Amino acid sequence: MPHQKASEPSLLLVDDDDVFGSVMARALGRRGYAVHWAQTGTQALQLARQHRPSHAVFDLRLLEGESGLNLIGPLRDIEPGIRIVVLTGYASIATAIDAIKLGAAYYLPKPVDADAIVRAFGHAPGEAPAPQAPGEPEPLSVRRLEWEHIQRVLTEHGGNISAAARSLNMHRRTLQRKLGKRAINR
Amino acid sequence: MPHQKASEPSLLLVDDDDVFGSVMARALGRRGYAVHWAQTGTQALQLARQHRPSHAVFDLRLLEGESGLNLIGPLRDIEPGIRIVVLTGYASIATAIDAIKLGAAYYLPKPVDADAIVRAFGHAPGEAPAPQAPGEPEPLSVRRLEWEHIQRVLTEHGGNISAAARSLNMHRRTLQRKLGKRAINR
DNA sequence: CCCGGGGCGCGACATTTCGTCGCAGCCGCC
DNA sequence: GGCGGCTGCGACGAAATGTCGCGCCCCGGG
Repeated sequence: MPHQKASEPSLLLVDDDDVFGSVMARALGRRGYAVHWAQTGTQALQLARQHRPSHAVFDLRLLEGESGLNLIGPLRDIEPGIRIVVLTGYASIATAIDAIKLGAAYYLPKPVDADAIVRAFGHAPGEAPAPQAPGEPEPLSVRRLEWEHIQRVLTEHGGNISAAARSLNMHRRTLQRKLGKRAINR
Repeated sequence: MPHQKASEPSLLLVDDDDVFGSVMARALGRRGYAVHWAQTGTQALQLARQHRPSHAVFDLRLLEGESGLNLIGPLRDIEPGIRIVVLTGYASIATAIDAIKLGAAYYLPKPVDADAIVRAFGHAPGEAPAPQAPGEPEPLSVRRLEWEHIQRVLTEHGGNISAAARSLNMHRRTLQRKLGKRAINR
């Protein structure tokens, strides 16, 4: 369906949300990419093999426990030079680190606009991109700090919620609730 | 000053805060590292050349615009296999990404305890998370983390509760209650 | 000297979040 | 199949938080 102009870079978009996916597909298409949109991990790999995209954008949290993290490796196997930007509505430093270590080019918290994604592709995977410090960095809010801490412990326990809850000395139910809540900004 | 037992891995600690630095130096020393503590970037590089540390821990924000980020490259030039953990009281996803891309092993928001740092060294720079030791070194509780963070921000604002509350994005009343409670308890 | 601005401490009360219990569905294992 | 562990989620009282509002200080400028 995307018109494959020779000059257009091919982009793989993976997101299981119909609304977000279609909107983003159009937005990125308008910005000069030949967009291929997949809604599941397996479909994504299939499209990747078929089109050898030079760029990829996907959500960290796909349907049914499929973590987007597990897509990074296979995608790079298919197309070693691919530039991957991962998105998530539940951003945390811990998962950001994992994503970058696995080879993502950038990581963005989810209320995101297409321009930010395009900009993120500019960050080379071994380079120092940061213009650094516009103003004065504020200390993170108590909530955010708690969120980051929880996320770190969670990944340390391989995503096992029960184990993380025990280790944090908090009730599993409470942890679940906290995890279910979305991105806290400041 | 650190007794260089042959078996102890050498660790470079860089932090310009006297209190935090000395406390952390002792804590890491107790955990089996031969700690060398520097308070500036140039001093850090000097110590690094001298001791060839296998591990490094440093604050992102050093005196006067010296960004810890700029230490990563040089340190790796001196000792390519060095494992670096970056700390910061002003954590953000953006700087975390930069740190990892530049070769840090991990990145931690600043109210940290030595155990968390040691655990962070376990995160290999191209590897998945970490298995988490079966032992007891539990991460500090959310409550203590919050408490330390609040204290830090509070002193940063010279004990001004209202200012700290604004900076933490929490209501003054709530901050007051939290402060009052702990004061009595412990 | 008196006023306005800010910070501090605290009571009161509506909201929200947390701590618990409980249940059902899903593996992986023996 | 039975057992144990993990997960998602409803329910409901208990506890923490968000909000308003007051009175009291201290300080610098009219």
